[in-house]
Amino acid sequence: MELSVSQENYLKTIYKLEAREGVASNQALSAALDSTPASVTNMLRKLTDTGWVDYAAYQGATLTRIGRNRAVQLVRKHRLWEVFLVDKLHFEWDAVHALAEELEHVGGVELVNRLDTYLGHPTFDPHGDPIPDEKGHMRSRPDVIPSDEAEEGSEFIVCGVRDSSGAFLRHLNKLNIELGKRFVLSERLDFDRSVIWKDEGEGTTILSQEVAANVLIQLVR
Amino acid sequence: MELSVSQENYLKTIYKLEAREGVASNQALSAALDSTPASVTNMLRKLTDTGWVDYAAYQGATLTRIGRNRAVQLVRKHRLWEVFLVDKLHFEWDAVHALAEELEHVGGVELVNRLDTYLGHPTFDPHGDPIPDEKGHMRSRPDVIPSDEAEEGSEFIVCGVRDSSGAFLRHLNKLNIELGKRFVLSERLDFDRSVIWKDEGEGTTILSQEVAANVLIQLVR
DNA sequence: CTTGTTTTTTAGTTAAGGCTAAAAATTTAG
DNA sequence: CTAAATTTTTAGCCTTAACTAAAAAACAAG
Repeated sequence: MELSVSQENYLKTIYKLEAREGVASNQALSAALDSTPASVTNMLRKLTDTGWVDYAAYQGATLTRIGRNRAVQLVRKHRLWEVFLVDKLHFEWDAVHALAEELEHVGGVELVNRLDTYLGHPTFDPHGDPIPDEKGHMRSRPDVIPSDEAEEGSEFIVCGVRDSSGAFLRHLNKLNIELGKRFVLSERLDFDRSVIWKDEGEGTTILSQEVAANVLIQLVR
Repeated sequence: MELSVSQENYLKTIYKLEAREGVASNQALSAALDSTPASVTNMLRKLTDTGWVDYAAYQGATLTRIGRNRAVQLVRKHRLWEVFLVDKLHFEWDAVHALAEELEHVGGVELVNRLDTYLGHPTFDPHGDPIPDEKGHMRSRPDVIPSDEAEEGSEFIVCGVRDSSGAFLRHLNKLNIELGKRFVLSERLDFDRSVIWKDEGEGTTILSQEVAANVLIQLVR
């Protein structure tokens, strides 16, 4: 039951990679965790021996049932703390990831559940990611797409980001883009695939294709 | 600037021992930190080399200026988190120490200060201990004494404990003793130096000398 | 002041969790 | 189907912060 901070980070990373690629390769883990492939092999051994991970040499890793439970629990903690930091302590959304990364390793189920209650059982975090409930269920997001898939002329609400890095979020702050804001995709520029957004007033924003691909939206009408 | 959790715990412990005994002996540290004298010697070396502690073999340890600042900062964080856990998450006072012990190592000055503001700059934690302000100043407690020093017939308010262990606090819960409650010391029993308290109503509580010595009170009139 | 006790230090290990460099397995390309 | 490139594993080493056991220093008592 007792996992080190490092081990918990492995579980969380495997969880994310597994969701995206079906299995977490040594390579992908080593890139995501910023440590060497050799270290990853070692740790996967340990986590396999203790029943958190299924793993066979050269085959990549997946989580066991208990491993997945723990990973979801960590995601829940992380996102709840982010809500706390933004809603209660008034941190900016670009500042909370690193702190939540630390807070997610503190305490157990009791603390998370009380925090959840205190915050009013929020369902999305400040970056638009869904927060698992006590049982690990996530309310799935209704028809959310990356903004670069929208068609010219469509109207939408910004409801999430794919990249929660401070650098990216600060960039969005500069562009005055935030969760819940409404825009119209007025034009796609074929030259470099950048796009032009118009907001409620007469404001105009140009986004590179890369930025647009990392902003998640929900079409309106 | 970067200290491990373990190193921070050393600073905090040295701080407390230094306040009580003037200097932190190897022996006292090893008892308080529950590790061996040899480990303590090692760590004191390291902390001395990096400028957090003043220490010479066989002479005991004291904090440097920056060491003391950091220790006070840790005490501040610890006590503010305790307030948060009790006031906002409605934990019992006997449950918060262990969690605060973890939370105090998370984040930096920015987080603590925002937490402080959010909580309304509290000056005492749920055990009655004073909370240092941003500059490290503690509002000293007005004439607080251990309850075993009170005279027969005196009236007082419970305003702190010397022992914040879960076991002790749960014992006080059993006796229905909590912070802010008013009692009269109705009798001292010479036989075993236990005492009898009477509360507002007709409630009567018997406390052993040991328990009485660990409850801090403020005399009324 | 010398002997016995307590405290502290020295010396050598251990367990995590990293690392590098090199070997082996797998995958991709010709 | 073999050769080259990539991925993964093996082997050995490092650092942190513990530990034990034994030596040395400090203190206390007769």
